[in-house]
Amino acid sequence: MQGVTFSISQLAQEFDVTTRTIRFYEDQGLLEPQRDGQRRIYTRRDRVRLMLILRGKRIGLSLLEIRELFDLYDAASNDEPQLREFIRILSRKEQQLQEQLDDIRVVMGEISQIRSQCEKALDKQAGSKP
Amino acid sequence: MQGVTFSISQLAQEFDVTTRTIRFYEDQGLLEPQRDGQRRIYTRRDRVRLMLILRGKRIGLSLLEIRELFDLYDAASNDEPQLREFIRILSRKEQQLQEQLDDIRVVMGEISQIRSQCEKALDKQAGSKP
DNA sequence: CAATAACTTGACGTTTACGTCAACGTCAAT
DNA sequence: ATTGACGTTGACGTAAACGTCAAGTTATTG
Repeated sequence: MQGVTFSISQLAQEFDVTTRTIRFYEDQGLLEPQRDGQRRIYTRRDRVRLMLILRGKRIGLSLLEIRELFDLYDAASNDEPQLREFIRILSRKEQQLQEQLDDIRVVMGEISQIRSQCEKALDKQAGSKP
Repeated sequence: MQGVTFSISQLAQEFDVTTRTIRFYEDQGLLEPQRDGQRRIYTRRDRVRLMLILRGKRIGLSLLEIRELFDLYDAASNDEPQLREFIRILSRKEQQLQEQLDDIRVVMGEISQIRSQCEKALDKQAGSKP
C-alpha cells in the first residue's frame, strides 16, 4: 500500500497555479516531492503543504516567511528553544493578523458607506428622468 | 486663511515612510501636491489621501488599484456608468476582503491550536526535570 | 558669505514571485 | 518509428514598489 499520489499538473489544476509556480516553490525549499526517475511525485502531505503555502500567501505572508514557519515546525518537535521561538513567531503573526483584520473591517465599513452614497446618487438621477 | 499645510518630510515622519516613497506615489498619480516654487506643499486633503493609500496597501491593494479607486471616486460624481462601475469595483473588493478575512480567521485558529500543542510539549519537558 | 539643512529631479539598482522561451527526456498510442 | 502529451532543467525577462546614489537648487542661520 503506497498511498495516493499526484502529478505536478494535477496539483496545478486543482489549485489553479502553473507548474512553473509549483517548481518555483520547490526551488525555494517549500516542497520536496519524491521522484520517479526525473518526474516529481506528490503525496498528500505535499498537497497539504501546497494548500498551506497558498493560504499563507493569501494572508500576506512572503514565501520566505512561510518557509521559516515550515522549517521551525519541522525542527521544533524536540528542542525547547526552538519551540519557544516558534511560539514567539506565531504570537507575533497572530497580532499582525489581528491588526490586518481590523484594517479590513474599517475599509469594508467605508466601502459600504461610499457605496450607499453612490446608490443614492443613482436613485436621484434615475428619478430625474421618469 | 490658507489652511494647514505640511512638508514632505513632515508627512514622511508622521506616517513612517520615506520621502522617496511619497514622491513615488506622486509619480504614480496618487498624490498631486501644490508647489511653492519647486517644493511640494501638502494640504490636509493630501494627508488624507496618503492615509488612504497606506491603509489600502495594508489590506493588499496594489498602487494601481488604489489609483483606479481614486480616479473613479474623483470622476464619478456626475456620470452614471462611472458610478455603476465604481459600485461594481467596490462590491468585488468587498467580496475579496471577506474571503481574506475568512482566511485570516482559519489561520488564526490553526495558529492557536499549534501553539497550545507547543505549550503542552514544553510543559512535559519542564515537568520531566524537576 | 559660507556652511548646513532640506528639498529637487533623474537614473540606476534591488527584491519578490513568478512568466516565458528553449532544448531536451519519456512514455503510450497510432 | 513517429507523434503528442506531459515532464524536465536552465536561462533570461518582467512588474511592482521602492532604495540608493548623484548632482543640483533654495532657505536660513551663524
